[in-house]
Amino acid sequence: MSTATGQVSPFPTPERRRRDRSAKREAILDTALELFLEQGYHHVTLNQVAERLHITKPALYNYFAGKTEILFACWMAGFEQAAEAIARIEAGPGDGLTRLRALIRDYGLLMTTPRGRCLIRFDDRDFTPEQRDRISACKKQVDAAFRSWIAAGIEDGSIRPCDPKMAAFVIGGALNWIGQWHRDDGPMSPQAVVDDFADRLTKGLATD
Amino acid sequence: MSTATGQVSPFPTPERRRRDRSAKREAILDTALELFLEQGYHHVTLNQVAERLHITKPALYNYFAGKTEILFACWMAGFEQAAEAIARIEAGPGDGLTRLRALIRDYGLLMTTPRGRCLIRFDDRDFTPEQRDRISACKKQVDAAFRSWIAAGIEDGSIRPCDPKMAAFVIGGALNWIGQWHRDDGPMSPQAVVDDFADRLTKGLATD
DNA sequence: ACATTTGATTACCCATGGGTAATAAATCGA
DNA sequence: TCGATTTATTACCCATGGGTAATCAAATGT
Repeated sequence: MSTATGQVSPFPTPERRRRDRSAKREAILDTALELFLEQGYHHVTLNQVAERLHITKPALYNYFAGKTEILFACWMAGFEQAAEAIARIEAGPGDGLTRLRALIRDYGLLMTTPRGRCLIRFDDRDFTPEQRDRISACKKQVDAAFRSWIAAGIEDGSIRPCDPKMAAFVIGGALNWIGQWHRDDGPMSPQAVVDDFADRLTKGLATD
Repeated sequence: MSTATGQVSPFPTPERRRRDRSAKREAILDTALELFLEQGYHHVTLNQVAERLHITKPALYNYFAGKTEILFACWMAGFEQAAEAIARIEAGPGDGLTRLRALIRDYGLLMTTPRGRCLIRFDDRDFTPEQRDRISACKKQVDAAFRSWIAAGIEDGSIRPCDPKMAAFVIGGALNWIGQWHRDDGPMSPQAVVDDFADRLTKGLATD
C-alpha cells in the first residue's frame, strides 16, 4: 500500500482498486441523493448528476444500470442506517419504553440527514414493482420494530396498555414529518428536536 | 330552468351555461386528482386525463392553462376544505383544547379523502415559484390554526403549558401521515382513526 | 512488450408527452 | 336566418432526457 518513504504506491493492489470503485459508486449515490432532495427525482437529469461529478452521463452506467437503480440504491442506503439503529437498540439493554425512546431519538436524527430523508421523500411509484416489493418489506421491518417495543413495554409494565399499531402510526408519522420541515440552517438542532419528541411522544404512554 | 312539465329546457340560460362550464372544470379536476394520486403526477399524461373524461387533450386547454395549473387547482381545492374546517371551528364554541380536538378530527378526516391527500402527497417542487409561494402561505395558515388553539388552551387553562410550535409539529405530522397509510378498503373507518388520534394526541396535553 | 480488461468519451437514437395551430361543429345573440 | 363566439377535434411540433453504440485511453498482469 505504501513505500518505505510513506508515499502511496501508484500501483494499487486489487483490494485498493475494489475500494476505489466502491468509493466512486458512493460518490455517485451521494451526489444523486443531494440532487434528488434538492430538486425532486423527476427534475434531476443524469447529465446533472454526471456534471456535478465532473464526468459524463454514460460513465454512470459503469456503476448503475439506470436512473431508477440509483434511486433505489439511495433508498436502501437510508434503510441500512435505520436497520443498524434498530439492531443496535435490540442488542442493547433496557425495557420496552427505554428502547422505544432510543428508537425515536435515532430514527428522528436520521430524518434530519439526507440518507434518512430519502426514506420518505421519494415516491414509491417511481420504483419498479420489484423494487417496490423490497422497499415495502423494509418499511414493514421498521414499523415492526416500533410496534414490538411498544408491545414489549406493555408486557414489562413500562408502557400503559394501548394499541401498539395506532401508537406506532402516531409516532412514526410525527417522526417522518421531521424530514419534511427540519432545516439544517433552522433554529433547532437535530438533537434538541429528537429529545423533545422522545419526551412528547412517550408522555401519554409511560406508566409513571 | 325547467318547463311546466318539469322537463329541463334544452335552451340553457346564461346562468345554466356558467354552471355547466364550472361542472366540467370540476370533472377535470376530480379526474386528474384521482389519476395523480393513483399513479403520481409525473406518470400521468394529459391524454390519460382526457381519455378518462371521453374527450381529447386539447379540450382540456379550454379550462386550464396547462398541467401545473391543474395540479395547483387540485391543491387549492384541498386547502379550501381545510380552511372551511378551520373557519367553522373558529366560529363555533369551546376552549382551546376543545377546538384543537375538533381540528384534529376534521383535518384527520380530510386526510382520508382525495382532496385532503393531495395537500401532502403532491411535491412542492412540481409547482411554479408563484404557485409555491401561495401554497406556502396556505400551509402557514393551517399551521397557525393548530398553534393558536394550543396557545389559547394554555391561556384558558385547558392545556398544560408547552411549546405550541413543537406540539403542532407532532400533531401535524401524525395527521398528515394518515394520508400516506390509510386505505379506504382497510379495516379502520376514517372516523375511528380520527377519534383515536384526537384522544391520543391530546392525552399528554390536557390538564385534567 | 502486448493482448486484455476496465473506464470513460463523443455522438447518436428515439419514445414520450406537453403544448399549439388550423379547423370544424355546435350554440348563441339579434 | 346569419354572423360571432364557444368548444371540441385532428394533425402536428419539438424540447427533453434516458439509454446505447462505437471508440479511445489507460491501467493490468503475464
